[in-house]
Amino acid sequence: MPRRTASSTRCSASSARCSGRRAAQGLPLPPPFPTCSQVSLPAPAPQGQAADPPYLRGLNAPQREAVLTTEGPVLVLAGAGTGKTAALTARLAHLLYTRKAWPSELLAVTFTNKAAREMKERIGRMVGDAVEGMPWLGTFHAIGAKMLRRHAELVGLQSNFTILDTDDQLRLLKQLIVAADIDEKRFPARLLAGLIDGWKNKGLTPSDIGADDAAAYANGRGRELYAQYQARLAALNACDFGDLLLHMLVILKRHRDVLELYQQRFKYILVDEYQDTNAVQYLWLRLLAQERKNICCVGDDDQSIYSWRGAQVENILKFEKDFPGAAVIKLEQNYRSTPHILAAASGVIANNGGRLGKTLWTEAGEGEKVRVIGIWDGPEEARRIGDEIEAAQRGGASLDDIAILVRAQHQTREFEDRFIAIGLPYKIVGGFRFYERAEIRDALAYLRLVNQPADDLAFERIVNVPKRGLGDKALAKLHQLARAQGVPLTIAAARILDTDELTPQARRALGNFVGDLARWRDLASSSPASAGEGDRPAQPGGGGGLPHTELARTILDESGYTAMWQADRSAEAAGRLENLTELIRAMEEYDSLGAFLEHVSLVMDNDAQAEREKVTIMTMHAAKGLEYDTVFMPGWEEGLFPSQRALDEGGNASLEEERRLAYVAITRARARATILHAANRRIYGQWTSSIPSRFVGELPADHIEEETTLSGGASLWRANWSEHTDPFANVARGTGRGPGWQRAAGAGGLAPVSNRVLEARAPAVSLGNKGRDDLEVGMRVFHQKFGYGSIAEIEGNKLEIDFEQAGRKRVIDSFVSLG
DNA sequence: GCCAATACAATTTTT
DNA sequence: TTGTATTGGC
Repeated sequence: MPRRTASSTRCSASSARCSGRRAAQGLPLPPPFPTCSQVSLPAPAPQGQAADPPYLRGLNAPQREAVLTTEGPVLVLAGAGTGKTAALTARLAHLLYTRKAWPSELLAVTFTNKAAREMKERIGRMVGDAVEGMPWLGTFHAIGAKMLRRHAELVGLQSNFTILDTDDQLRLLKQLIVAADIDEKRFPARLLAGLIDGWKNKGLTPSDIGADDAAAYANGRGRELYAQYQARLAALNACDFGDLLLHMLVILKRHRDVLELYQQRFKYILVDEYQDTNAVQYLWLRLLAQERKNICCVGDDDQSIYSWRGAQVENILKFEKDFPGAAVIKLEQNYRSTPHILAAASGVIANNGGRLGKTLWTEAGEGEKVRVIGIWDGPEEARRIGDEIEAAQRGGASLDDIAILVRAQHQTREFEDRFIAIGLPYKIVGGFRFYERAEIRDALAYLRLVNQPADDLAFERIVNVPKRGLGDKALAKLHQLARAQGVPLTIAAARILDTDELTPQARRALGNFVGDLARWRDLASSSPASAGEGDRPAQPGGGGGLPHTELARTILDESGYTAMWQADRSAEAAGRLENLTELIRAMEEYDSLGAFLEHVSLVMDNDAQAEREKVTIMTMHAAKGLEYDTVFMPGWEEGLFPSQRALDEGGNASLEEERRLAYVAITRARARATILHAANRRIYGQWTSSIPSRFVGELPADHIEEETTLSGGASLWRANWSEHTDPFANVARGTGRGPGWQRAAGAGGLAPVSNRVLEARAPAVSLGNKGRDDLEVGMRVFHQKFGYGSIAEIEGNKLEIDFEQAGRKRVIDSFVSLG
């Protein structure tokens, strides 16, 4: 279920800007570079000191080295903004251009689809159509899936296996936990899922799990459940994300012939973001590279921020040991940021131990210092940033060049509220994505079930959506029969109809459902003659038959799913129907239902068209690899950043990872970076006072400019931090019920904060203000951003409005006019 | 079988 | 405070 339905502004990270842009600018567009398709590569590069091939132009010396050192293991340590992607793509172009390898002989792995796509595009620009022939450029998981589909039978799967997402995974585990009679309260499915994920990330199959590991769950029953889970997956002809890599690893280990096949095929291996690789990925690469040893890994130990999902920085630290004689190349010239910004980032990261150590430098002019702003509370922070952005906009800046980077997703809300109020366009990257919305997942479940009848999870999801009167009781019987006979639910459903297990009512409903499914499956695979214009060639993996978009429409209509939302009068219903239309539109780009479902499970993003300019709000994690002219970093307070959890649990390693996160965040900025910290923040409804992050204290004084709207001046913050005293010790602290600042604001002078401070606050818009008196519930109003809607609720000066287009939003009354 | 009230918990997230 | 998951009543 979507946590919120921020209809218009949520999108995937895909439209955001790429890294290494500056460096890329130095690379002229390739002049009429001979296009090479799979069959005709361009003429080999002329020998001798002839002019540089186009892909080398604009590269600096280390970048060239990274491109030209093709043989043997190479480690490229690429600091933030050092033109890593430019070098990487040039390297691929070079391998192709010099005919060292055919496109299909290059293995290039990235972590995200975004990175893969970007690399594809850039190589495409350099060498033309040859990219089409680069089938092995993609994410670890996409490549793993591709390989696994070829060898699925070696691990007991069919090649049309389903890839489950986290949600399916959890539901499956929950069933197993209940079946095993384990208290789900004490040992939640989430915990088990995390453990299993972790094991898979480490390359451990159930039989590899030692007693120690298993002890982490339900008194040592972890291994047992893991094994059961794998058995269930096999029965479902399904695997989860971890399996895409783990199964392949097992295959490569056990089947010499398969391993040799790929060792022979991949003449050169290229790995991006090597510091993010986990154990399976590492083992995988080592196996594949063992023979030829032409492996080039690119990464930055200072940007390792994913240890919590299994990444091992050690991989990059020990590269030279793993691959003796490896060439190590450092990219240190930064093309992105000003010296002040680099110095600030370097100053913070210098507090970490065990680094490989790089020194970023730049030829760029000095620029502005990094600003550090201390403010009163969260709302003021949002107000301040909003004001600054509006000022920048008036000064001619594009909103697309501005980003707000937060530590935790919940921080985005404050900005959303404020920006809605002032009508500042924004988008939030990450969070709930298109394919995670309930209606989309329901629709996909229908499609999955048609595509793959054994997909029990899909069956369960939609067997009673819309309501067919098939509740828990009927389902339980169905499960029982399926388990007893060892068949998928679809088959069990057909069989149970012949018995008198079900009530007549349930039987009728189930009969209809089973009949529908069978009919849809027929439609999917019926003769291609019926496929309309017939201009669509029969597609591999496609069912032929009705075009899959038509099929989808038919299914959604005939199942009553569309009707269900049409009948729904709630605010979101319209949006959900729109999303369904959008889903079908997205399907058009794929040749077959199978291809589309693969896209969904692996890629999970739909490219929302970039409309008008927007400020980007996202987490620091999501910002990795991106860059913006102006970056705001709110919430630099102890407990928030570094996060409380990091402080409490992971010890120094966690703290250092938080620090790397700070480094990543700061280095996103090209020209202006602003860090903010608030003295008071509302956490889970409780007002809590906070002290500035230790990272603020680690910023080198020469490169920052401090400002505070609180009395006592800038020095107060630093002084107080260094003395480990809390400037608001007198303000009700922590979990105390004292509503810290409200009391201070109300009584004035309770806290050691003078009234001047209160005066410094911008006129309060949000709190306790009497609303305007010309509005009533039910009235039709107009909002500049969301259009027309009717008032659903009034709370002081805040309104809940059901907008006709945008769904339900909370806005401030001064921004609506009577419609 | 469905719905509403209540308890409960709450980084980061890609695939 | 918010959102979700589960429980108990109709």
